Amino acid sequence: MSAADRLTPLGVMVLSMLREDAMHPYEMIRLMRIRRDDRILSLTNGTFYHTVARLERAGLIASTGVDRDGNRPERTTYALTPAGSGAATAWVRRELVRTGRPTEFRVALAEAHDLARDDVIALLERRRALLGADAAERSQALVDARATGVPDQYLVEADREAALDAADLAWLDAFLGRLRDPDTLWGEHAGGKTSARYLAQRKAARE
Amino acid sequence: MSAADRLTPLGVMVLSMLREDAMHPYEMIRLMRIRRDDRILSLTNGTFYHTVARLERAGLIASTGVDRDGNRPERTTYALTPAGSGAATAWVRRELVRTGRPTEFRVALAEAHDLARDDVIALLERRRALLGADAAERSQALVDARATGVPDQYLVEADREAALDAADLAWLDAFLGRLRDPDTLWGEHAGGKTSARYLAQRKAARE
DNA sequence: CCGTATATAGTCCACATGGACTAATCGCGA
DNA sequence: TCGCGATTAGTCCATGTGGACTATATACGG
Repeated sequence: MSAADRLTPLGVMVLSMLREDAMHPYEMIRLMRIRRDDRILSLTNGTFYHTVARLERAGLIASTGVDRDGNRPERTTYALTPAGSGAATAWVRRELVRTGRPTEFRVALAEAHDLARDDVIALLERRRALLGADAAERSQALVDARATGVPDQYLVEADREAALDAADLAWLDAFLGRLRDPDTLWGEHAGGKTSARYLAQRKAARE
Repeated sequence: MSAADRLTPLGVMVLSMLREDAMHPYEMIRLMRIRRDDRILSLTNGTFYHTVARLERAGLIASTGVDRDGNRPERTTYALTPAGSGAATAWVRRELVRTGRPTEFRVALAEAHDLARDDVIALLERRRALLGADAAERSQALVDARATGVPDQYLVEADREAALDAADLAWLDAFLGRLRDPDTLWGEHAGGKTSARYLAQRKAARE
């Protein structure tokens, strides 16, 4: 049970954000809203501040100082610790493979930009195998249910899942195809220029 | 804030199950596992028994007696109350329309077999409009992000969502097409034979 | 220059979740 | 017929979630 096991999707998003730069909590939640991260997971104040507190207790983030502006509440700036960085990477690599956890996978995909291209390819190929097996099993269960006379009105949800399974597989195959193509850009971990320039822009936009 | 507002997806599944027949909690959770309802939502003992207790406190289900078999724990049999039936129906009708809540929608679809065909059509047509607008907005946001130079590796998740949005819309249109076709079977609420026979079979299988 | 809305920066707590634990009974092979 | 795992039928509690609430500061129209 490493530190990565207990992480929630929101926790991982916080860690990933701090990989960009040290920040205080309110800046994080504001940025997440601007970037529409609340499209992926529900983002409320209570959960967010509680998550930050947990990450600090777990040693995954650490305060780098407190400042105060006028009479407003103090703002504690947090930075990612090495343990936090490792935990976030381990979590993303694990969830890229695992099936059956939609939110976790969406967060993992959204944060996969930190991983090396070959790593992403290998992890998603493992996912592809698992997902194919899941989809085949569910599809077979649907066929069996129809064969045993279950009326269609009881199988509507399963029918939709089969359609979404197929679309998910098709997307994954297409994405793997693009990733394997050497012409596709994927800023390499410590060498890519695209990514470095983009991050500089983002940083400038924040200040 | 009617009773239907506070319902969780699991709570609705419990109410729907009791529409079939009165049962004691362990029978419910066993049936849900046999029917693979845990494919739709996570089903753990703690949450389940807690949910049943909440439904009882809210007056949506009521005990119809306690029996005991040898020295095992007592088994309280619960039945749906009129308030519970109404709350479940209201919840399903609401969630069939609403977008952006995947689990809720899956449960609503799975339980929509209790609704009249024309009601389902009307509700899903409203969903279709909302979903189309959501998808268009997200798709536009993706195009804008690409145009402003955000590298693809930061847009992988949004790209997948666009693919799944399209598949969801396509499925919904196809399903609405089938529902509108008078040749499609949809056991009407108080007159269909298919549904009544199927439920009788299910009941026999339980005993 | 006054009131009102909005942004800043959170706290608090009721409620929901999930996993570990309990404890009796039943089936079944050695 | 003895033991052992599976099934029956739950309880308990630490943790996570989300919505209501607080309080100051600034912008802006009238």
